[in-house]
Amino acid sequence: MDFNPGKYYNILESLVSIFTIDQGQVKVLLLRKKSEPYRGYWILPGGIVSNDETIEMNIIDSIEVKLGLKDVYLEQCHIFSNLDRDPDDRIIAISYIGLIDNVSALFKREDRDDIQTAWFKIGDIPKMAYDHARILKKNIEFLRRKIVNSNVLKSLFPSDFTLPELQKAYEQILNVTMDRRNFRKKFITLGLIEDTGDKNVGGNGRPAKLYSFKEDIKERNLF
Amino acid sequence: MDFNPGKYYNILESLVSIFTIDQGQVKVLLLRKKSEPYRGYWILPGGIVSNDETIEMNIIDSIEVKLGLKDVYLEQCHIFSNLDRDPDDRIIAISYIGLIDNVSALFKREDRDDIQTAWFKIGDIPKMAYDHARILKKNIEFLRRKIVNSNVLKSLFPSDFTLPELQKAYEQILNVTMDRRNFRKKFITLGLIEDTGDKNVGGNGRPAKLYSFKEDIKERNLF
DNA sequence: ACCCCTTTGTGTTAAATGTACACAGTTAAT
DNA sequence: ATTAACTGTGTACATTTAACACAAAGGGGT
Repeated sequence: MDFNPGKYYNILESLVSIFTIDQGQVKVLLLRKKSEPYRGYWILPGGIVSNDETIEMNIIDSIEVKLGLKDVYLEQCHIFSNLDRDPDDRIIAISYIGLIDNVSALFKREDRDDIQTAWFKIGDIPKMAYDHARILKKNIEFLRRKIVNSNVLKSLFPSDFTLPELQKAYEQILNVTMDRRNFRKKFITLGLIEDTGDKNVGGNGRPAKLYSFKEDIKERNLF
Repeated sequence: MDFNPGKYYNILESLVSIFTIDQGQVKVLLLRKKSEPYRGYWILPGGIVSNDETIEMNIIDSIEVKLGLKDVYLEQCHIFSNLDRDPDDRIIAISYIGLIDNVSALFKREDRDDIQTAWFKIGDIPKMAYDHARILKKNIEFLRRKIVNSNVLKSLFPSDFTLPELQKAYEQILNVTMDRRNFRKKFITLGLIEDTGDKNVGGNGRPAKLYSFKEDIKERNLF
């Protein structure tokens, strides 16, 4: 057996699918590659993990420095260690989902010269570089499972929200349609949310009541 | 910013909680440390990941070479990248659960001089080295979620099994007791298993019918 | 002021699922 | 034959889910 200490050195990258609600649509934040290979294709944000930081630290830094985003709720999703994900280097990818509310998402910084970003509807993803399409798909699948087993969506709706807004988010992520009355009944009897007493004035039609998530909720199956 | 390529070299270890059914008990396979630090404490099996293999390959190799076990069903659980997990080195741990049926588990090799192994009931875990107790706990928690969202337990029961055996496995992992009639009704109406027509002779009491899992079952919530 | 359009809020019924519960059947051992 | 140990089975009740239609509140145009 050859002794080659270098063989135990691995390069890790973090990749995060940051979701938010934008005008009633569930969207994910992608970056556009400006150099070869895959110039013009889109990638997930992330960074190379150094050995003096945790993966979460790395992601938080990457997000804040490159994108200006703060207060992203993170959850670990999956590791991709197959040898052929990048033809040039052997890099292990650690993927996370990130959830950010629509107010905080507004503080995303303007694109720099070297970075072009855009929010994409999760049903309408552009051409992606490397294996990022596969990773994003897995992340969306993870989010899908997550929202039926927990109330993580409260990270997308920290401020007051309406039940139709919440329902639309569920419908997009789960790719189904739901009955408005049953959805409402479900969430109210679950006790996850509370009526704030206010109404969402200004839109079309009858104003919707505003709700907010309660704080101290433990996880449970929702659907 | 200092340029230090070495800072992007990370050491990864795989750690796997291998579960099986042994005499009606759900057990996990642990190794005993024979050298300092933590001599005499128990650890999860695993290995250092080299940069020419996937994590799954590393685990499969580790399990086979050190333990002689084959055909372990693996599923990724969690990554632990906090900086203080090992006071000496910065090692990132990637944890998996492994499920092996009671027949294959019999082929575990005898302990070598440098390796002592033992199966422990999941409710009765010994003193563990490093942060392995925490990791094992997370893995058991993961298994718990998994068995209510899928029929992974079929990896523990590939050959014919009885419904009371299956029920006991669920009860131990979920740490609950269940009604025999309702459990039976549930599993039979779910259509996950089928009666083989044989009976489990030789034990105490009335012989139980033998069942086996059907093959082509897609995932769904069980409980 | 009135009408129209759009969107939200609400209750009931039937079906399916989950839960609680007690006794008879089969084998081995004495 | 009796006992001990364990497995198999059905029914009634409670809970949850699923389907479904109309009234209420606001905005805009006339």
